Amino acid sequence: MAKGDYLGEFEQIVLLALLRLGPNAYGMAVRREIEERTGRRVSIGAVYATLERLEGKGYVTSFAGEPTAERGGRAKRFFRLESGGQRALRDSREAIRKMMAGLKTGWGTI
Amino acid sequence: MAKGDYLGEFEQIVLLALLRLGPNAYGMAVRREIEERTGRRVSIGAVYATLERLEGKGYVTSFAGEPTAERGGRAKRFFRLESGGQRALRDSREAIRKMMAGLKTGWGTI
DNA sequence: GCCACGGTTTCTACATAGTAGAATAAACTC
DNA sequence: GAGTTTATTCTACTATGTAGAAACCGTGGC
Repeated sequence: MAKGDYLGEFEQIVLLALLRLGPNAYGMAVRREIEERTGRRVSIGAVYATLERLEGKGYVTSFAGEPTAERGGRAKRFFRLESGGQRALRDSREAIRKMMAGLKTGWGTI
Repeated sequence: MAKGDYLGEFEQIVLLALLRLGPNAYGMAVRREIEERTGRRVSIGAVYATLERLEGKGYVTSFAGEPTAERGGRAKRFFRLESGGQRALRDSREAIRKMMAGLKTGWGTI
C-alpha cells in the first residue's frame, strides 16, 4: 500500500474486473468477465493466485457466499475491492498515463 | 510476438520511454525519462534487464553508439522500438482499455 | 604512462507476478 | 449414494521486476 507499490498488468486487469462486477465478483465470474471483455484466455488458477496476492496486500477482501445455492455447485467466495486497491490501481494507471502524455494521436488517447 | 503475448507493466513503461526518446534512447536516458515523467524511482539494472528481455522477443533492437564520445564516458548502446514492439504495446494497452470501457468517470477517461 | 573521474553498461542474486491444469470440495437431483 | 454441476485449492513452474556492485572505456591532468 505504500507509495511506490505498483501493480502488475494482470493484477490491474483483475482489479478492474472487480470494479465492473461489484457485489457479484467471485473467481469464476472474474475469469469470465476478463475473457469476454478482452478476448484473452485466462486460466482459473491465474485468477485465484492473483486475487489471493491482492488480498495479502489488503487491496481486496473476501468472504464466503450464502451456502444456500439454489441450483447445485459449491458456495461462492466473493471478493471486494477495497479503497487501498482502488488507490493502487489509480496510481498504476497514472504512471502509464504520464508516460503516454503528449504522444501523437493513436497513443495519446488510449 | 504471437497473439496473446502480453507485456508486463514495466515493459510497457520502458517501451513508452523508447517511443518518447526516439533516436536518443539508450539505457541511462530511458531511466531518466521514466523517473522524471512518473516520479517513480527506477534502478538501472531494472531498465537493462527489461530492455534485454524485450530485445530477446524482437520488440526492440540495439546498436552501439559512436565510439567518439566528446566528453568521456563509455560509448552508448542505443535501443530502437521495432514494429512488433509497437504492436505488443498497443495490444496490451488495448486489453486495459477494454476493461475500463464504460466505467464511470474517473476511471473511464484514464 | 598512470591516475582519477565521469558516464555507461554488465553482472549477480533474489523477490514478485503470471500461468496452466489437475485435484478437490460442496452443493444439488434422482 | 452415484452422478452432475459449479466452484475453489493445490502444485509446479516460467516470466517479470528490482537493486546495487562491478566492470568498461572514454577523457584530462600531471
